[in-house]
Amino acid sequence: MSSKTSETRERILESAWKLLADSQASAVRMSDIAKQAGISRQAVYLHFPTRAELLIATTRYIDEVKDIDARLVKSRSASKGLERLEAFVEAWGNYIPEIYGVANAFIAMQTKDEEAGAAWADRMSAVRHGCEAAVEALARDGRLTLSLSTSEATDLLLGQLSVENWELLRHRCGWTQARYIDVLQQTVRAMLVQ
Amino acid sequence: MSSKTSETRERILESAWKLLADSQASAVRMSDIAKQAGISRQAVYLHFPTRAELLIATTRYIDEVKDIDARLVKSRSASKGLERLEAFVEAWGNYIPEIYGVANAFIAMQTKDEEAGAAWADRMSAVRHGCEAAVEALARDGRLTLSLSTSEATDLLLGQLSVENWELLRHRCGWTQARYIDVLQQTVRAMLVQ
DNA sequence: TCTGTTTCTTGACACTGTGTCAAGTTGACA
DNA sequence: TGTCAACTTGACACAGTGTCAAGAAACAGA
Repeated sequence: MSSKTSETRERILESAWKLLADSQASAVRMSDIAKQAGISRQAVYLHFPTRAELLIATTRYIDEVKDIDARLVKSRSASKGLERLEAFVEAWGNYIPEIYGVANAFIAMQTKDEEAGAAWADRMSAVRHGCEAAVEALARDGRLTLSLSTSEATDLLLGQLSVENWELLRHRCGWTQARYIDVLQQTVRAMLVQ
Repeated sequence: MSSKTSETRERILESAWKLLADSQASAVRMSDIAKQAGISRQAVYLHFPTRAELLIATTRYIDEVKDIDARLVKSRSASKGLERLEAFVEAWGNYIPEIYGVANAFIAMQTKDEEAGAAWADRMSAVRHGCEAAVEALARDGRLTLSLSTSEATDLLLGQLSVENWELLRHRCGWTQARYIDVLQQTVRAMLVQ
C-alpha cells in the first residue's frame, strides 16, 4: 500500500516532469498531468495539495534522479579558486537544461503565487551558496577582482548563471550548449578574476 | 469628443502605469485599472481590446513621456566604441526602473499569452539594436574581445542589461541603482573589451 | 471469507479573472 | 429636437484551480 502510494506519486512526478520538459511550461494544467499519469485529476490532489507543491516536489525528484550532488563533486573538490569556479559554471550550466521546464513553470507562477515564489527563491538560494563558495575560494587565492566585494561577486555570478540568461542565449539567440558553457566560463572569468 | 476620447484613454494608461509601478506586476487586474481611472471595467475594453494590448500601449506611453530617445542621444553620438558602450549601459540601465512594472507584467504574461510574448520580444529587439550598435562601434575600434563574434557579444550584453538581471541585483540582492550602473559598466567592459 | 481502511473515481460546485453582449444613459452638437 | 459617440450596468461564457461528498475497488488482517 505504501509502495502503491509512492508508485502513484512517482507516476505523477514523472508525468509532470515529462510534460513540462516537452511543452512550454505553464501551459501544463493539473488535468494534463493527471491524464498523462493515467489517473483522475482529483487523485493528483490526494498526493499534492496545490500545483505549486507539485512543482516543488518535481524539482526535488529531478534533483534526485539526475543526482545534482554528484555533478557538483568536481567543483567542491577543486583546490584552486579558479578551477572551482569553472567547474561550478560547467556543472550548473549543464544542469539547467534538465530543470528548464520546471524552472519555467515556476518563473511563470512566481508573480501570481506567493508560495511558488518563495519555493523558487529557496531553490535559488542553494545555487547562490554554490556561487558563494566559488567566489570565496577565489578570494582566498587573492584573485577576486578588487573592486568587488565577495557578496557582490556572488550576486553577479548568480545573474550569469540564471535560468533566464541560459534561456536567452540558448533559445532566443540559438547558442549551442557547448558554446554557452565555453563563453560563460570565459565571461565569468573576465568579470570576477583579476 | 475626440479630445475627450483621448483624455479617457490617457487616464487609463496613467492608471495602468501607476498600478504596475506600485504593486507587484501581474496582480493588477483590468478592474483595478478601471477603478483607478474612475470608469467602468467595460469602458477600458472600449479603448483596448485585450489586457496585452493595454500593456503594449502603456510601454509606448511611458517611452513617450519619459523620452527614451533623448536618453540615448549621448550613446549614439559617442565617437569611441567604449564611450558608446558605457553611455548605453548607463542610459538603458537607468531606464529599466521606469518600465519595470510593465516589464514585469509582460514577463508574467509571456508564457500564457502568445500576443504578449511577441510584443515583448519586439520591444526587446529594439534594445538589442542598441546593444549591437555599441558592440559594432567597439569592433570598429578593434577593441572587441577576440574570442567573441559581434553577434555573440551582442547577445551577452543583452543578457547583462536584461530586466531580469536588474531585478535580481536591485530587488533580490539589494543593490543601489548607482552601484548597479557602476558595476555593470565595469563588468560589461571586462567581458567585451580587450 | 468477512471487515475495515486506504486509494481512487465521478460528478458537482465555488471562485477568480478575461473577454463578450445587449440595453440603457448621458452629454455634446447640429 | 434628434442623433451619435462614449460610457454604464448587469448578465453571461469560458478556463483553470481547488473543494466536497458519495461510492467503487483493492487489499490487509482476523
